[in-house]
Amino acid sequence: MKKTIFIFSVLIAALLILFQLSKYSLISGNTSLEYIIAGIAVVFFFVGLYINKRRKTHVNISQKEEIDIQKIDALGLSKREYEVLCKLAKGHSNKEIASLLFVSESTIKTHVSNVYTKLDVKRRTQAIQKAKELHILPFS
Amino acid sequence: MKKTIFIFSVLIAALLILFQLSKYSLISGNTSLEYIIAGIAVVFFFVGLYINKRRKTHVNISQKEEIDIQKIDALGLSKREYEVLCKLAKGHSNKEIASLLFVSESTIKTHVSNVYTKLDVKRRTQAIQKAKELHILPFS
DNA sequence: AGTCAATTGGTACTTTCGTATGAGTGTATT
DNA sequence: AATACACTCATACGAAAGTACCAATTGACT
Repeated sequence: MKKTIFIFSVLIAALLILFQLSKYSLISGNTSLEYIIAGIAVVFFFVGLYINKRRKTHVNISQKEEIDIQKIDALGLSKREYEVLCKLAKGHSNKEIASLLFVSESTIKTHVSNVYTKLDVKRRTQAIQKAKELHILPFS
Repeated sequence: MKKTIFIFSVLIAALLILFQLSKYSLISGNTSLEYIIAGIAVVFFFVGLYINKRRKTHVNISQKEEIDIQKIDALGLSKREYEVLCKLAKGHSNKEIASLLFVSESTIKTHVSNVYTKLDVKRRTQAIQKAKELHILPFS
């Protein structure tokens, strides 16, 4: 919001400056007027490009990083369960996840079952689907 | 490419028309000149917005629909194997896929195994990961 | 006609996954 | 101190998934 206000302030300022320039050019002669108009067109064309670029990339970032955390504890997923879910979604087996997190396979099975209950799914492939839909994964 | 050339042609034409308008305004009086300059600024600002929007959405579409087919048979995946892969990625079990495609579970197992070989993976969760990386799925 | 690939299906076996149940430990909250 | 919760682990059983074979059928191409 702050940035939008700032950009529009700059736009208005630029417009005023260009008005002043055009008035001076009327005194000095009409030949340079066309260049000034062309300049205005080019400047505002690129301002349009820039504004849109800013907006789009900002939206993308917010979708990737902000939505995560709220939904995770809205589902009641604990820290450890979420870790397991991430490894699971990367394609690891229970045994592999156990190695990665330095615990037994039994522990992983418990966590995985709890994750399924909380996500309301029956299989790990469904868990991956659901997690992606909810945008609670740090990748993809 | 054609569209880009067309758009820039329109831009140049618009610029020339605005030059003509500005010349007429000099004859009729100086008060309306400021409005014309403001008009030019606004028009080119929105042109900039529009161009960028076009470009971005076009990139998105090409990433969703064009990349698919080439990679599928680059991997050597048959029509049926690809169908099975899609159902699999949606979270269906072998039995469910069998029902959906009106064949036996044995058949699905055969297809699934072949898919794993061709995608060079060991588990169905890895197959989903790989398929998503390769953008060969009709969703997500 | 013969070859090849795709599709279908089966048996048999191993591995992984998922559920149920119980239980010990540690930490934080009341 | 007592309760609640997260994390850990184990056992046992059943259900999926995955592998390794083999085999019949069909359509396309030579």
